[in-house]
Order: sequence, then structure tokens, then C-alpha cells
Amino acid sequence: MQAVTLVLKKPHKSARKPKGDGHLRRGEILAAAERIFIAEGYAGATIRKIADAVGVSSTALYMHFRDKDQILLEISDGAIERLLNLNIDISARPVDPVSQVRLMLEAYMRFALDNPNTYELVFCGSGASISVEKQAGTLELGDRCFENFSEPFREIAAAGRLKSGTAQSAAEVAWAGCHGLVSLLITKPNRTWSSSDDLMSLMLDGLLDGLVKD
Amino acid sequence: MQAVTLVLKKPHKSARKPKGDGHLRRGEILAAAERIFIAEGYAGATIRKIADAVGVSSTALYMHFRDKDQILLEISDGAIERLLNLNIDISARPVDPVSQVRLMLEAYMRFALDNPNTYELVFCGSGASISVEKQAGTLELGDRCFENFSEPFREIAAAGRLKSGTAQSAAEVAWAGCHGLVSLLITKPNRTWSSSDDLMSLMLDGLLDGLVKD
DNA sequence: TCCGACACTAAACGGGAATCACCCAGCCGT
DNA sequence: ACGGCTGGGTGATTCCCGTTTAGTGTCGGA
Repeated sequence: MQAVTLVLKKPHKSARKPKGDGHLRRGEILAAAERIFIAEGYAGATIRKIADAVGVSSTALYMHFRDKDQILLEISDGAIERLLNLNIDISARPVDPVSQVRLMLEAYMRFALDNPNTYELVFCGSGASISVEKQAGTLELGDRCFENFSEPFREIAAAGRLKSGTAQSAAEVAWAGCHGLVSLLITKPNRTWSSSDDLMSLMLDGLLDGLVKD
Repeated sequence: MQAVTLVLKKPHKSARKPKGDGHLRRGEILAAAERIFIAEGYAGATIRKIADAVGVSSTALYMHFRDKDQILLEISDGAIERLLNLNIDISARPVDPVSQVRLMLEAYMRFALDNPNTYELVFCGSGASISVEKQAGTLELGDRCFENFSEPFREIAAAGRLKSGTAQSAAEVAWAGCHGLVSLLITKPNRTWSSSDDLMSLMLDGLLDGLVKD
């Protein structure tokens, strides 16, 4: 589509960018990287493995991405965007804010358990391995998620239904509690846990009961 | 003690092991490794750096430790042992089990914030980086901590004061909630958080209020 | 026909963990 | 007193990692 427009505008000069290969390669790399990353995690998804999977030299990846972290962060962006859309969808529903919070946290935890490697990369990774600047885009997406999530808490606080603390701190605690549960389930799969469904609903009930009146 | 016995048995043959140097070196390495590890984290504490700090070749470390992970896990063991002792101390106090739980969780979170790199290595690390078998000893220590921590929950459950769930699942949820809070504070120091003291007490109050009757 | 941009590559670099083949000093039994 | 064994220690090496450099082939446009 865009190529056509460009061609119509300047039939004899441009029409160079959408030559085809460049854009396709980028997608191929992302697809291969995502497969390997999901299967083997951050450390397992090496540049060379990804390049081999695409059928290209390892150097070629640097034509399309600044470095390894950019590739994996771009994958994470896609996943977080899905999470954000889930949250936006929930906040559009005409239900009371407490139910919204519960739905969002439940969606959050299911997302984490469904995308354990992505979740670990984005939410468990220490700031040490990937610099803050590189993460900027991904972090901003995460912030938008949290922002969207804390909105119902502001409504709850405005209605005077918070047992203590501020909307901000209550939202942080609720998020942290659910994060703790899924991060332990993901990173310590060898421990003998109660059923994850039980734990999730116990965490939700407990936190909401402890934070919100009624 | 054993050395003495051996010497008494065969005065002219053994008495070789406690030659001195070996033991000292091991301690020196652990001390240097701990310093670097606390200062620079898991990735920053390389074999070469540790060896340089001791004033010895990198190969020498392999005389005393199987590999890098063993060094860092041995350091972690020491830290967790301190945590375990805190817990044992608390469980000896003649207070009601709910207060014990609160004290233990508070000690746990303070420990985490005081030893962020150790905490991250032991409680946030994915199983991928260090194999389960290697971690066996450290994991067992962690299990003893959790076991000790869940004891008051069993008392609470026995008294019928659990709002829902079992002693096991309630203990897991309480632990997970506090873990989530400190792990986020540690691994996402760039976010703008409410004061960590506020968050900690809100998490404690909220969880206990939500999990336990009265 | 030549030029420059572009996708790509082979080779190399520096730095990680871990291993190898060796040293060398001290203690053993003789 | 002495030759051999042993155990701490070493330098060189291996393998893999992410990343860089210098160069190759191809193709659209003048």
C-alpha cells in the first residue's frame, strides 16, 4: 500500500525503502528469536542460535537490531502490549472498580503463567543485565499497564473504601502481591506448591479483603 | 577433633589434611568473593576478579570450589542461615502465632532489602542459570526457613482462625506477597515507589487482615 | 557503464567459565 | 639423606558469548 503511494508520488526516484527484503528479514528474525526465547529463555537465546534459525550469519542481526537486548525487548513489547490491551478492555467494562481490580490482577497472573520467560525477562530481571535507557520503551509500556491498573484504585480511594494507605500504595501492594506469587511459581517450579489456582484466588481474596472495606 | 583422634591412632602417618594453607585459602576466596558479589552482583563477580582480589590465578579457585556457582551459593548459605536464625529466634518468643508471622515477614523483608544481591540470587534467580542439584544445599536451607515460617500458620489454622485455604497455602501466599514487594523494590529501583516502610506495613496489614480472622 | 547504497558475510576481538598439562615445595617411608 | 608422592598453584588453551571491522556481491538509477 505505502509502496504504491510512494511510486505514484515519485515514480522514478524513490520506491527504494520498501524493497522487500529488509522488512521481511526483520520479521523473520523476530519470529525465530521469539520461538527460541520462549523455548530456552534469555540466556538460551543466543545471537548465533537465532541467526542459524533464520539461516543467516550472526552479523546480519546487527543490520536490523542494535544488539541482543533490543531483539528480546521488542518481543517483550509485543507481549506487554497484549497485556495492556487486556487491561484496557477490562477497564472499559461497566463493573465496580473492585471487580475491575480483581479481573485485571487475574488476567495479569494468567498472562505471567502463560508467558513465563517473557514475564521473567520484563518483571523479574534485575536492572543490571539490561540498561535502563535500552529498556525505556518497554518500561514505559509497563508503566502504562500499572497506570491503567491503578485507576480503579483511585476510584476506590475516592469512594473512601480504602482501609488504609493511598490509592498509589494500595495499587503497588496489590500488584506486588500478585507479582510475588507468579514470580515464585515461575522461578521456583521445583518446590511443592499448592495448586496455582488456589494460590491465585487466595491471594486475590486476601489482598482485596485486606485492602478494601466491605 | 577428628584430626586428633586420627593422630592418636596413627601418630606417624596421617595429620596431613590440616596442613593449614588449604583451609585459609578457601576462607580468603570466600571473603573476597563475598565483597565483590555484594558490590557488583552475580554477573559482576567474575572468577578472574575474585582471583585477582585474592592475589592468585583464576585456576586456583577451582582447587577449592567446583565452579563459580558453588562459591556464590556458599556465600548465600551463610546469609540464609542468618535469616533462618532470625526466624528460629522469633518462633521461640512467647507471643501469639499471628504476631510471630508478622515479625517473621518483617524480618524477611528487612533481610531482603539489606542483602539485595544475595536475595536476588537466591529468591529471584531462575532455575535456568544454576542447576537444581547444585542449589540443593541452599534450597534445603530455604525450605527450612519456609517450614519454620509456616509453623505459626499451622497453629492459626488449628485454632480455626483462617478465613480460607489451608495452613500451607496461606503461608505460601503470605510469603509470596512479601517476596513480591521486596523483589520489585530490589529489581525495579528506578520506578517511583511509595516509601518502602509504608508499603511493607500495608502489605503486612493487608495480607494478615485478609487471611486471618479477627 | 559506472556509482553508491544496501543486505550480507567471514574473520576477528575481548572477555567470560572451565580445563589441561605442567610445575614446585614439602612430607613420606626407607 | 634421599627419591617419590601429593597437593596447591600456574600459564596456556578451549569453547562460547556478544559485538566489531573490513570487505563482498548485487542492484537501482544516472
